[in-house]
Amino acid sequence: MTLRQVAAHAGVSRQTVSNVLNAPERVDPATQDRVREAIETLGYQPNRTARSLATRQAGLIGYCLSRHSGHSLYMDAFLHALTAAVEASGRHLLLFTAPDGERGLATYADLIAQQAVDAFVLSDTVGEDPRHPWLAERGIRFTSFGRTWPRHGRQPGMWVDVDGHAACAELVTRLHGAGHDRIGFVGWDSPGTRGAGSDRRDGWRFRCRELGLPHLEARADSDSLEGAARAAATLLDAPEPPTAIVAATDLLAVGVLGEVRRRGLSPGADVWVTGFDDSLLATSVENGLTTVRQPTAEIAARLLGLLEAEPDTADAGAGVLLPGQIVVRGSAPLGL
Amino acid sequence: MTLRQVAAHAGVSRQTVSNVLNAPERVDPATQDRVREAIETLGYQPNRTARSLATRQAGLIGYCLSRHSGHSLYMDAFLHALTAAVEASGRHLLLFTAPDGERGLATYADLIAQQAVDAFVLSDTVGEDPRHPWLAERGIRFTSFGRTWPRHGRQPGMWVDVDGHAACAELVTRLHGAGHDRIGFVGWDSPGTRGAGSDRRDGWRFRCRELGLPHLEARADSDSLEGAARAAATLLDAPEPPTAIVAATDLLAVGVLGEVRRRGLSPGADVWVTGFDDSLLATSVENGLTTVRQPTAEIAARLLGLLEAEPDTADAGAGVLLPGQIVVRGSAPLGL
DNA sequence: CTGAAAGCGCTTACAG
DNA sequence: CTGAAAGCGCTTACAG
Repeated sequence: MTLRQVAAHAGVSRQTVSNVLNAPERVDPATQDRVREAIETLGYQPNRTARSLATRQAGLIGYCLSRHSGHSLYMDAFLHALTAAVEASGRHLLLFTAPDGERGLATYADLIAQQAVDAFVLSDTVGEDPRHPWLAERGIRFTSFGRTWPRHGRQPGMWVDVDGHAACAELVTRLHGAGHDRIGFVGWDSPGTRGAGSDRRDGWRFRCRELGLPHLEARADSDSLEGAARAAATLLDAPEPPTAIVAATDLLAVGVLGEVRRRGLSPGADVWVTGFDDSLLATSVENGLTTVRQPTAEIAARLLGLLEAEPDTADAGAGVLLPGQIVVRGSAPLGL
Repeated sequence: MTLRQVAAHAGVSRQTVSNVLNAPERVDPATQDRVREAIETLGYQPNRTARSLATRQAGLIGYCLSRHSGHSLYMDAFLHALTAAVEASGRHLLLFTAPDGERGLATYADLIAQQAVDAFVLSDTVGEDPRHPWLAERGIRFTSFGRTWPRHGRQPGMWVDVDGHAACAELVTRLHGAGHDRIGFVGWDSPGTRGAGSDRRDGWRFRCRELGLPHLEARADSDSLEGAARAAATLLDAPEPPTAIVAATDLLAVGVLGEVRRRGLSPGADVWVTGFDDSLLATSVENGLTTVRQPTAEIAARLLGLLEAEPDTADAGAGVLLPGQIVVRGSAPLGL
């Protein structure tokens, strides 16, 4: 089924059919109807490849599946939202894998050289992410879910991120408002690392300081239930243990909950616990986990919106910081 | 950078360059060297779109991201392996979303009509999956990760699956060998449903019967930690409670572990617990979770291998059943 | 408003 | 072994 057959069926030329599809305003309404009917009855759909070759647009956005993305229960939900958002823009997502760091850059380069994709959406950003400056220097279009934290200068390219700092600070405010004076934190970042984890931690730290609350922090040695349980144990063994614990991820929070229960304490009563991500774990624990929901659909939509933005705007390195939404469940029954 | 420029640089015609790339045996070695050098120095990569148009192959495999895939912690790992396997075959994965059931078929149809993909890899199969017969009838190439369980006849198309029945039966054998006489099961399937869940359950049931062990089963009302904990509680409250519990997924197993600990019992000592999937949760709990690892890389490779198979072979509706591998950790310290 | 022409960058028989 | 020709199925200026 090609343009040619539709044209024959409707008794017009091929480019008139093409015009009906791509520039209907310049064809007579009556002709349009005739052509549309032919398209309808023949079930015609333009060949994507041919269109791509003519327009010099692949109609594909590249997305690299990180080896670590399985570590975050959240990335699955993000990928689904991103796929839907890309479809809404009439394109599709092309998945690929690449080695971490500098070595992975070659894969991005190949995809562009082959003109297999029009742009990239980046995720799983790290503190000094080599991809952002590299892509920006070459004028390759991309947007980034997540900031990088370069030591010098400003992050190149456009990004969308969730304000973990603000969300965790807000969590502290509300826990304090509910009567908690000792609010602990369980994170997983190694000291000195910059990234989403330390951003969340800093938000907690900042507000605790403002409110004059003590510094009760323990690091999980890994992003695991067990590591979180041990960190929680450290906190709870202190002479003045926290009555609430803010965890940097849902997984850590579930680990904390386990330790709380093991001690015969009641989550949401004796010790309040919060997570981050609103992943499937959050509704999976008894009475539910109070957590921070990322506005996934909006993140995806914004990422694509920025992709359409003028390149010179992109040069400015602008970003969008979206608020996370606190979802209250049994593990920390915060009021309004 | 096009073929034409490479040809000019090497002092040959365009099709000679093309031949060096696609049929090197028919070009003189000396010419080959000259052309390759030009390709090298110019950093030439063939335009994928143009090649696709000429060969009538999109070079893309379609994969539908199920709305439910987030429910399985495993699908993330699978998607990564599939992406890598597709790349190894010189193609890429194109992601899309579609409504469940019959309605989603239109999306598959559109992708084919537009010739945006060459074939599909299906996953998240359900008992009576409408996609398999529908695609097979239309002669559209696909392979399926996971069986369907049609009431009548045989599943159309080729599939790869992991033998959950055998793995769970083996689990029972080894638990029994370790001295357990009362082995429970916690699943999440609603009664009567056919699928991976019931396959695993049937394996457990089958071997328990063979060994003359009692039927100790409880269903989680959802695939959640909480549901699993309640199911485990039912089992453990019985007058003759199980000393080992086989769970249908890692998530359920973690829920069971939680309930075991809550009662002051020691997992891997008082009550042995096993999961399924070897997801990140399995290494995330204290002492680790004994579970069944799916041979993810091999599943992906087989799926692609079958895609290359002759269509008439595919008509036969053949499948590949791969064994799961029991990974022993602290929650059920099975010997060899 | 409509159609003839050129072109997107490749590949594939087919002469020479 | 190498090159001239046709074609993949569209879109995009550009005449008429």
